[in-house]
Amino acid sequence: MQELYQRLRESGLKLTPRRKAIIDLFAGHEGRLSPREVQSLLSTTVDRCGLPGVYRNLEALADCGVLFRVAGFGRERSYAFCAHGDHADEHHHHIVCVSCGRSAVVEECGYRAGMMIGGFRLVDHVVQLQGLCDGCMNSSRRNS
Amino acid sequence: MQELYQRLRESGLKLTPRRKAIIDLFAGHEGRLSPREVQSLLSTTVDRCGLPGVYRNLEALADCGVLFRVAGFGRERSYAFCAHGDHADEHHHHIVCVSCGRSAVVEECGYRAGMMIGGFRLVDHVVQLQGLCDGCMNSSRRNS
DNA sequence: CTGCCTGCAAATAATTTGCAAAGTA
DNA sequence: TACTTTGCAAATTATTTGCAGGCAG
Repeated sequence: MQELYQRLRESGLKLTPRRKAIIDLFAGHEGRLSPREVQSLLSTTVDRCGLPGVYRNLEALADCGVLFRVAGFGRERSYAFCAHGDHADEHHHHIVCVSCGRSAVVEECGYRAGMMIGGFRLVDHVVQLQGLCDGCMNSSRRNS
Repeated sequence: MQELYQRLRESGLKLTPRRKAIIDLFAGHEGRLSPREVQSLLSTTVDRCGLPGVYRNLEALADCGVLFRVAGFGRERSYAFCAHGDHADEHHHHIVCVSCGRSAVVEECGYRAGMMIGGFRLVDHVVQLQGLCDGCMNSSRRNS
């Protein structure tokens, strides 16, 4: 956890109670959260917390690699904890449990900038994996 | 092009001038477009076109496989033409040119529902590839 | 004809900005 | 102390809904 705070400092961000609470929230929850949800969950820990502040902090934390932005299509954005430990800077992806929202790191994806795909030179890529984690697989057997 | 209209019909959608114009637009443009852009480009073809209608049509066309929803993080959603010919129902992804927006189909991605990844059973996945197409690679050599 | 489709106006909802007060290093 | 961060209120911007008239099949 200290290393997370360290990463903040390296990015020139101050460690405020609000940010600490947000980090703790994601570290404990391990699922994707929308700004609104963050505010809601935060209200049990911190007395007051404005939505604008949540937005700003989520963006800041995503910028410094503590969180990652979950690509989606809904009209609500969401973020998740980047549980990649020391290797936050290395290329990786996440698989998110569709049931409980827990996530894990996926190291290899087969894509690498510069490679040729379908006549294109790959510049960037987004891989979003959704699955069922151990626990949810055991507790329920529904098909999506 | 006829097969596209066919696909509409199979989904119970009527072939209206508006829809035809939207399909033509995407087929010609071959890049991702936001609802707003669609409306803007459409205004040169059709006399009037309300944004709500654009939203509804884009959703309908995405549902029947003529378009696909581009996952992203911006606050504006976008769609792109699914240039997969007859195989629209088969699993595939797209690579989009970061410069001109042209897209191509990528057949294989290495992921398949049911496989195990990082302790999770894969249910679904999103792969968004961004690259430089032939033309843009030749005309400019900038690095993203 | 019947039922889907359309534009419009208005309603929702998400995200951002300005600012003065408060907090961190 | 200097500069970042915060909450609040208000502004923007994106998306959706209701409805009466229009159009495809």
